Order: sequence, then C-alpha cells, then structure tokens
Amino acid sequence: MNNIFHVDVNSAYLSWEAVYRLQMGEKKDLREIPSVVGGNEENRHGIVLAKSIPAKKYGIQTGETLFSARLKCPELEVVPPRYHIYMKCSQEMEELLKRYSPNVQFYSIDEMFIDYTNMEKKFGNAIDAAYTIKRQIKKELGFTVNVGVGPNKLLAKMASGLKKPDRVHTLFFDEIFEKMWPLPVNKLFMVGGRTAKKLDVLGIKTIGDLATEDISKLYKIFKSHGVLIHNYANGLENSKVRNEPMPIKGLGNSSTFSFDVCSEKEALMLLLSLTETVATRLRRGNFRAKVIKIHIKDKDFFTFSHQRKVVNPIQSTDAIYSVVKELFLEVWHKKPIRKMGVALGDIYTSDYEQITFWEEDDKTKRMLDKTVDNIRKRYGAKAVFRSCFLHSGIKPLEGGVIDNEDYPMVSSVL
DNA sequence: TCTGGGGTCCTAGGACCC
DNA sequence: TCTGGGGTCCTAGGACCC
Repeated sequence: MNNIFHVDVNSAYLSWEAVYRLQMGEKKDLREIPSVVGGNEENRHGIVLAKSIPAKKYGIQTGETLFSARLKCPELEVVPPRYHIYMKCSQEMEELLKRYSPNVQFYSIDEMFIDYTNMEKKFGNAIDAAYTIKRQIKKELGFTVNVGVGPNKLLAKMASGLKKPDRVHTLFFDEIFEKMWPLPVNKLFMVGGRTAKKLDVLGIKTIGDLATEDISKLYKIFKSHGVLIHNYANGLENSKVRNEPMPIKGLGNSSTFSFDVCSEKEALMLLLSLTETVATRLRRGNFRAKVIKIHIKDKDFFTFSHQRKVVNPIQSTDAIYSVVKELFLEVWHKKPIRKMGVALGDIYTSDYEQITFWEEDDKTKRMLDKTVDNIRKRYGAKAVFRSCFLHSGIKPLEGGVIDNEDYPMVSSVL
C-alpha cells in the first residue's frame, strides 16, 4: 500500500506575511483579525490573494475584488504581497519535508506531496509521521499546515482540504464513502465552476452523485474530462510523486496596465517590454521556441489571442518581437487595451551544435542578448535597457510577479 | 464597483495530404 | 445531382490548477 502525504499551508500568503511581521516585532497577528493579502488597486491589480480565517467568516473569497471584500467587511486589513518572503518560507518547508522522504514534489508554492511509502521503518507509521511533520513545521517555521494522508496523490490532496486549519486527515479507500462523497461536487479536484454548474443541471450535486453516475453519459457531455472526474470521484488516480520539476512546455508573461492603452505606438512598446521579459527567461533556460503567441484583454474584458508557428526555433528578443509585432498588427482594431501577454510554446533546448543551424538569429544578436542578459544578472534588471523606454513611462521589462527572478507556478496536473 | 499572473491540457474546426 | 474518409497539423478558445 502506498502512503502519500499532501502538505497544504493554511492561508499561505497570509500566514507567511503574519509570521514575518511578528518576527519584525509587530504586535498584532494578521491571522487573528479579518485581513487579506491583496494586489495594488491603483495599478488595477486589486484582488484578494489570500484571506485570514476571520476574513473568511465574512464570506470573503480568494480572487474577489478588494472593493467587494471591503463591502463585506469595512474594517478589513489589506496588506500588499511580498513574494520573496513567501518563496523563502516555501523553500524552508520543502527542506524540512525532505527529512522524511527523499521523494518530495513541489506542487506549488504552498503545496507539496511526500511519498512516504516504505518510510515507516525509519520514521514510524504514516499517521504519526503526518502529525510530527505538522507539529515540526509549526514549531520551527511558525505557520500551520494541513496534512492529508492517502493511498494516492488525489486522495491525499482531497484529505488535506477537509477541515482547516492545523489538521491531519486520512482518506483511504474505505473512507471515501463517508468522508468524500457527501461533499459538494465542486470540492473535487478538477471540477471547477463551469463543470459544477453543468453537473448541477444534470442533478449531480455531490461527489457521490458523480461517482455513481453512468460514465458513458458523462463521456457524451464532458468527453475525456468526464471520465477523469468520474475516476477522481471514485478515488482513482495513480500518478507518481515527482522529484524533478516537469519539463517546461511553454512560458509567458502578461501584464494588466494601470491605464487602458489606446495608441499603437504605446502598445508596441509594451509588447517589446513583455517580449524582453519572456525572451530573457527563455534564454536563461537555454531554450528556443517555435510558437509565438500574444493575447489581449480589451477594456470590456473581452479576450482574444493570436499565434504563429515559425519554421526555425528562435531565441533572440528581436526575432521574437518581429513576430509579436506582426501578430499584433493583424488583430488589433483600435479598441482600448487593458492587458496584454506574450507567450512562447513548442520549446526546444538550445545546445551548441544546433545553434549553427539556426539562421534566424544572427550571431551579433545572440552576442548582444547574451551581454544584456549577463549585465542584468550581475547588476539587476534595470542596469541596462533599450533607449526607446527612456522617459517613456513604460517599464523596460513588463510582466512577472518578482523582478528578475523565477517564480514557481502550478498547473492542473498532479 | 472592480475584476492578477503563470502554467497545462483538451476540443473544435479548417487546411492539407493521400 | 451529388459530392469518400482517414490522418496530421495548425489555430483559437476554454477548462482547470494555485
């Protein structure tokens, strides 16, 4: 029998912010008052990123606007995010977990899987170990977690989500009926708002309803996703706890601007800036890309995208930007823009042998990009930038939550 | 009233090939 | 008047995760 743990930091950003502030000598604990970590409203990033449990009691939800959160609780304390601190806390937790098993999967900044299978002889039975881990994180790092214990990653994750905070829960196969099936169907991993709504129309309200529904009926409506969630509702999932990060399939950067962009000149400058950011990340990973995409959200929140596959994989800022510019001019019809993004797909590793065949980027451009990348690495992102950004009011490197640093994200893949 | 950013995967529809 | 059927590749859009 496999024993998988899922460790989930309770209200991660908010807990970490609270711990840091207490360490800095602040008297009040954000976790004990209605509070949220939230984006900057002036820059139109005003949403709730994390909430305290007292804030949750007012019905405040992650992702909702700070405006709406304040309507629910006028005395709400709002603090800005500090991603560097959260990264540090996350890394410390990962190090701690590695004491208990060599096989720890960094699933997201605040969620990790541990494969505890066959570790019993070293650290005792699984449930005791889960409690020890929870206690140790609280004692050494100052924040609380939920630990879910189960026979696979899906059930471990569902277990950690049961009752919060500071709890250990198990979800073995013989507990599914009692602990998981009565839950509303949207609590199931991979059943989001859209699917839950469609299921509701079909009379499927709980995870149990979904688990016992006819699979061919689900397939007809939801295709492969229907089969997936039916399996999940029955606790069936068998992916490995992965030590190594998943190979990168694509990367992108986007930005919501503090004002609606109306001129072509300004839009192109912002796209160049976004291209710089994403191309720098591409080169840092020693990659090249064949698919170049842009996406645009206009002032009415209507979003659309445009992409092109090029024959030879490219890497230089200039080569990527020339495609980005083409794409933009092909789709933009002068409607004011709220947000834009540049993304790269169809990624290849760029080893030395191959480079001689890539004629797309000439040698001069490669050298220039490399030089600029190195200067930025040594002296910071602002040390050198294109002169067109001077006095333009536009940042030379748009996008990204942390300047000049990779920030680990999460996908819907276990 | 205000509504982030960065990922992965899937599907539909059209182009194109034999 | 009636007009194949696969297969692959590409693009746009939408679902999900945190």
